[in-house]
Amino acid sequence: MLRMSTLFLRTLREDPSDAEVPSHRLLVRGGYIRRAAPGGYTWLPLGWIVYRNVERVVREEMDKAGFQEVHFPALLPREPYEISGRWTDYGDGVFRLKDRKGNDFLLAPTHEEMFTLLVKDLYSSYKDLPLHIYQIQTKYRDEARPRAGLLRTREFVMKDSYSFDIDDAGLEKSYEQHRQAYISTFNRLGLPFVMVSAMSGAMGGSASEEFLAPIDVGEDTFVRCTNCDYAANTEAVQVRAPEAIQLDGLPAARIEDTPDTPTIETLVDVVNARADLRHPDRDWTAADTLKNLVVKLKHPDGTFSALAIGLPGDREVDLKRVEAQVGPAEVVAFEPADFAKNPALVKGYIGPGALGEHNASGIRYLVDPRVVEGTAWITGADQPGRHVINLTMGRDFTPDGVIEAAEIHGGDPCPKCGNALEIAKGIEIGHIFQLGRRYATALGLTVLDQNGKTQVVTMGSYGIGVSRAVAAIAETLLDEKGLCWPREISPADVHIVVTGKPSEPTGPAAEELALALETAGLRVMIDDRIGTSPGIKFNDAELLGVPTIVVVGKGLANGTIEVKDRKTGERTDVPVADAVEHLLQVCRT
RNA sequence: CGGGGUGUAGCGCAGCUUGGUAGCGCGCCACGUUCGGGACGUGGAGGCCCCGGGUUCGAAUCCCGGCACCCCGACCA
Repeated sequence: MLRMSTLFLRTLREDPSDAEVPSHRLLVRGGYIRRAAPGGYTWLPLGWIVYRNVERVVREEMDKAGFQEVHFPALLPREPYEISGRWTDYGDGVFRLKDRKGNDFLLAPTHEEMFTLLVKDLYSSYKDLPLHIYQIQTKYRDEARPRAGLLRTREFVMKDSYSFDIDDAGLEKSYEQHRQAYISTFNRLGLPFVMVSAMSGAMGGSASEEFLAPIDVGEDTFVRCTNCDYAANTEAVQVRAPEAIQLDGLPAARIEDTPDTPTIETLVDVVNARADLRHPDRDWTAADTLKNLVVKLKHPDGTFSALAIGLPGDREVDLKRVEAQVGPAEVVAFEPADFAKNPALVKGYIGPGALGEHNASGIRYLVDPRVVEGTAWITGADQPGRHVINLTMGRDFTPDGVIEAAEIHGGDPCPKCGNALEIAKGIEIGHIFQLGRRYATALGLTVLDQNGKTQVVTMGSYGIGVSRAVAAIAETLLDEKGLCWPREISPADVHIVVTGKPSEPTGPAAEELALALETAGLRVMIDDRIGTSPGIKFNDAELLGVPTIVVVGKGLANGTIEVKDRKTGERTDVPVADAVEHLLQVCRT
């Protein structure tokens, strides 16, 4: 039984000044966590109970799915990460240290290498596969900017699993098993989530999905369809290409002088204002213009290449989307010096005439999927102060390919059903990922198949942010009064508030009830503080967020207690004699 | 890493412009009153004013340099 009179807890009346995000504010105010280090939190008794409840649910669901738990050290030597290339690839993101002999160690940011090596150590036959193993471990990442309390920390707990299969079909099955296990886990945690397609990254076109808790303070932007079940990370959205248009009979392209039109806005104003340039039936808009942007790609080997991107002028380039597609290369700015080296590029008036591997600039030219055959554009004429009108794709220019580079806007059509997409924010609470053979190849994880032939094992990697889930649950369910835990996660089933003078019978009655509830199998927290005013107790109960609040007070004179639902605020007076049965029913349904 | 803000008691803050005994509210301790929505009285305890230099007879306050935290951006298997 949790007794408020002795619990190591101090609730705060006011918001801590360093907490902005609601879950962070309330977890600190409610005495669940305290900041101990930049990006590091201490769990206080109530917080630790909640954390362990989340961990237990995750563990039970993994076990139920047939996955086996192991546990690695967090402190690891450099070598395995050296072999996989991540000792350097991880850059500043990893905490490194040396032992007394000067050998390099790291605090593991993730454990792919170790799992791979462990399986290599023990298994060597296809008969041993498939295998699913997981751990619940503290991870360390040297985040540039920890923020939002538990949502982004430098030390956090993650459940990471790995699947090992002999072939792609096996991997697909393992992936699906994990997918199902994750769905039941998050459902049981009472955590609303959206599954979005994510970029599988540079290591092969395998599937990857993120589980996002849709909360405003989340760091990930995703889209979902207002009509169908489509949802995706903005990086992964595939824009729907319009139908191609017949080229026959389309107006010819013509080059026009358009002085002083350095921006899309000024260009649109000018072509609408001039009688000789007006569209025959309507006003031109920014969407009629083709904006061309040149960037540089920095490749992992340190070399650079130029890339030109063409997209409708009413769209900005979303660098995250570009990087998701050109990865592992990084996108960097095209500088004046680069322009100087390529005289075919006329700054401000770059057009498809100069772009493309076979044109003057020799720069690879990729366009937005909306730029399909037969679409006509107002775009740069590659001469200072001049634009070309009705430059038609497929007739007047042919790009080198397509790229998803444009910003996604709310209201854009869904790639699946065509209805409007909406944009939302979420926090990543899980990620499932068909990893493939990258680590198995790098670390030499092979088994013999039926024919005695060596096969590289294919892997899946699956993560749930356990400590982050605590914050995500808090963030999703809180209200203006405080936290609202789902029952299975809550530090208790019932929070008993005792009011009245110490001389009144409410104290003993509450004690009796608490004992009876505990005997009946419920987890009980009782506010047995003497001399604390009722207002404080009510407010604390609401702040702490136990799903059922029981008040033993005034009603006792009539033989009743009050049962209150934390979330809905609904109150019921219940005869003392029926209290245990009533509460059992409330708590068990 | 860039931009902005803030560091004073456990928490929230004032004091800094114009240098001179470190304050307020909450919380905490003692006694008494109060007891269903953050009660009241009286008396107390609690400080490396972020750190290091400098100016000055004297620095929370002025100057220089760090550090930390928060927000926005960049980054984030």
